[in-house]
Amino acid sequence: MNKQSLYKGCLEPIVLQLLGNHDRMYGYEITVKVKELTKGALQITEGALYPLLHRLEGEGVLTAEMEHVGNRMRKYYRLTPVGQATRKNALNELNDFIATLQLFNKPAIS
Amino acid sequence: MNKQSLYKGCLEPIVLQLLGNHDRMYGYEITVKVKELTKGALQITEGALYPLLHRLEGEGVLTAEMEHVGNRMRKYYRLTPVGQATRKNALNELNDFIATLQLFNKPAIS
DNA sequence: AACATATACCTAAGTTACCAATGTATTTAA
DNA sequence: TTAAATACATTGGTAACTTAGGTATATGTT
Repeated sequence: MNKQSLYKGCLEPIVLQLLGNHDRMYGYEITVKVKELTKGALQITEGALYPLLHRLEGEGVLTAEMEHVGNRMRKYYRLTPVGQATRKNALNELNDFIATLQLFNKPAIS
Repeated sequence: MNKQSLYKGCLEPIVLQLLGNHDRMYGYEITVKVKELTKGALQITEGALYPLLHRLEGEGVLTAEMEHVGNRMRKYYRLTPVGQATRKNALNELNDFIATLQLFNKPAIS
């Protein structure tokens, strides 16, 4: 597993990107998808994810729909129109961020 | 300027990389170099940098040498042998991190 | 039948790595 | 002469996490 401290601040753009590519997803699904996609390199905790989803919903970036599967509840989230724009912006920032980090990616002299 | 929250946790590997490529540097020089290298995209604050340098020195990753330039003091830092290894490791983590982030770099369906 | 694991939601308390603000002092440019 | 740049440093606050815990259903596993 990668050093987790590097991912601080990246959770929001990652979630937005997933929802930009998946129409709708529920919390637990997101944690599983991220773990699967990154082959375990990134494991997002529920203690980080759920408060984030609630905040984004409160900000009008996401909407939520409850659904029952058997006796168990799922809360599906999807991007609002505002969220679509937020996602695009976040993606640009993420790409700039990656490009900036690449500037320091040198083998070193010695 | 990029969204700063993304860079949380990246300061240490960035500083280690700079010192891996520059033999020795002093604090203020690092702030200027980062700003210059990233064309202003990343501006590290002194409130973040100096405590980090002190910690890395305390951990044996860096050594410091004081020097006078006129009446003004400079504190030069360089990597110790331990620091060289720490840098290499941090670079690997940074590359893994970037590769993982790239997994989410998609244009989105809509 | 009992138990662990997976699925599915959630919150509260603590940690960490930063930012913003401030302080001191010298040097240089307007 | 006064602002900006150079150069060090610390303190207080905060955002985004982690760790730990709680509730409940569903599905293997012995």
